[in-house]
Amino acid sequence: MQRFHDLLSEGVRRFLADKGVTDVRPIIQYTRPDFEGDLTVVVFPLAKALRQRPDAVGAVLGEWLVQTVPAVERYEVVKGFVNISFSAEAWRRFLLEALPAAGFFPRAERAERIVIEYSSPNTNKPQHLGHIRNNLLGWSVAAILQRYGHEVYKVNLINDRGIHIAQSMVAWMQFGGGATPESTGKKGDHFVGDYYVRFAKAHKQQQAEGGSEETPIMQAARAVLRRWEAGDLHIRPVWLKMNSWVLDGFAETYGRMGVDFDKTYFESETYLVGKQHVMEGLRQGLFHRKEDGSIWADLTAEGLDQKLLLRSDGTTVYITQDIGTAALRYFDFQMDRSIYVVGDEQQYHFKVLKALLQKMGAPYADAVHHLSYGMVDLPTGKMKSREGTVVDADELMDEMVAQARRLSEELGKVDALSAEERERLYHIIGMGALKYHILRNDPQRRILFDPAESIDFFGVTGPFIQYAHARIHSILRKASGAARPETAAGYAPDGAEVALIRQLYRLYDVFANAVENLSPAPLAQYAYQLAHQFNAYYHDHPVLKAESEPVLHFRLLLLERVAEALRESMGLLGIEMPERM
RNA sequence: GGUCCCGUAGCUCAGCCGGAUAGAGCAUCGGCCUUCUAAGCCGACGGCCGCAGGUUCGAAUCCUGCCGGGACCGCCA
Repeated sequence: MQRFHDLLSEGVRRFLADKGVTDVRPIIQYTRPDFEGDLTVVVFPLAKALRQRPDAVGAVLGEWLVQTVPAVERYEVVKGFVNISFSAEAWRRFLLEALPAAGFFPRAERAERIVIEYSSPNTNKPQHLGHIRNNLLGWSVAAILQRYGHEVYKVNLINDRGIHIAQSMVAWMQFGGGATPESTGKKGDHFVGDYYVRFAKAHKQQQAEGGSEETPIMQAARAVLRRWEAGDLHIRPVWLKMNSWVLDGFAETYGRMGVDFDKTYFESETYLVGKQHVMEGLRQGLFHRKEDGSIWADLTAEGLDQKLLLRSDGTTVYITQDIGTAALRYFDFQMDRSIYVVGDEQQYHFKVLKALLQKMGAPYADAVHHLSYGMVDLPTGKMKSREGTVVDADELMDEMVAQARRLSEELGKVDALSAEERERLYHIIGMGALKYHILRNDPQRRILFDPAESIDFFGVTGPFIQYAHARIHSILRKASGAARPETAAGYAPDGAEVALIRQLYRLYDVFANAVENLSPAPLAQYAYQLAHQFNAYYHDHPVLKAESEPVLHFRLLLLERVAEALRESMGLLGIEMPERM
């Protein structure tokens, strides 16, 4: 079934062609709610081309559309706008025939291979709220692109080497006394993170005592790093062991969060590849070496600065590793597009990375796309792990689930469920609240998170939408059997019902917007609007006690589709939809 | 010095690839549970869309300048 937009657009084109105008693109938009109509044709551009008054053109155009487009029932001209109403029958048919199969989502004309990197944690500390935003955003954008028909690969790049890793190692070796996550009952990433904080404290204290930046413990950390790079047989096992503790912890966190990866890269395996590429670039004369032995790229011609690629001692820097990772990734996936979900503080870094890859003539250079998002701020400012001013990811998830439990028990609606089912439900609701809160806003905006004000469960929230879904399922459960569309054949939907179908129809555009902007936010906004509209409908349209069989079955079908649209849009945010709550 | 992001109701945000009288939630005030789940519904209050120019039939939306907030330009990652 053709989309209403296309029907109108073609009608307007034919109207114009009839008058010898072919170079004007019809502007079709949704009619504002306070006017009667479904879609609106903006006639100003047409009036200009035809050199007539807008309202005059509008009237003729409206008449033309009613005559030539069967689904168009009425029109109304308001100033320079022609508001078109499609027949209730056309909308009913759309509900029956087009939804859900082709109606909800557009598909990519050409499937791309897309690699999306997100999360990219360091193995020296547990994840915090900032990681939550990254993880949820990355996972969701991947889901959206995949739904669009692209071939999407989710990858994680674990930062498992470097001075900060050496720091937790030193602290553990000096202060740990052989303790392990098992012996202390601590989750591995938190266990290691404690030593990272321990290091920072000891360093600070030694600084105060010694009166200098340089401290014994910092020297020890650098020594560990050097020994690690040399493959020292005493250091490597410690490194392996501590990393595995952290990775076990991460696996648990990812599992709860519901995010996953198709492949995991480790920086320890990619940094040398980057170094090789830099050396190769040096041979080709793309880069230059300074007297001290350090290697640089001159990007001033590209409007950027001089960029260090290898330190004077031959060790790699951040950008070197990313060069290596990009190469490996292309080897693995031959992607058309490579999306990096990384905070906006690194915009410059990715500009440089892209420019470098282009300079090196890498076939994957142009594919680099930095999906930059805003940081999560606390009322006290930016989160810093070292200073302990973070909202811990695991604790926050615990808190959200606990709050869902508290509220549910208070309301007492799910007492009939088994203890196991209830816990599962609390998880779904708590995570729903968290995910929605994080994903509902434009990714590039900063989010202010106030731990004192907990994330809400009322209003524009995940649970609000989940609740609407549960209400629908409550009705569907009580109805004996599924909706029988054929029984509904004779029914003409009323205004509220047409409005609801129109909202379902709109998901197509909302989704297209999400794809184009690599943003889950439009879907989140949409799901709320649909849920809200359903709630209002629910308020004054009885379903199970509908006045006749056709009405009953029409409404059942409508609600099935609403529930499905809610599930689809929220599913792309990684939010599960309970059937009761 | 340069680059990027943000500025819309008391607060948190939609709308921004130009269209009609700028929308939600929270907060405040008021109404609705003997009828399919009140995590709900309905209403009231609340706006120089940061400021000034420009483009246009039409600007919150595009352009320029300014003001305010933030980020980045490291032999940290």
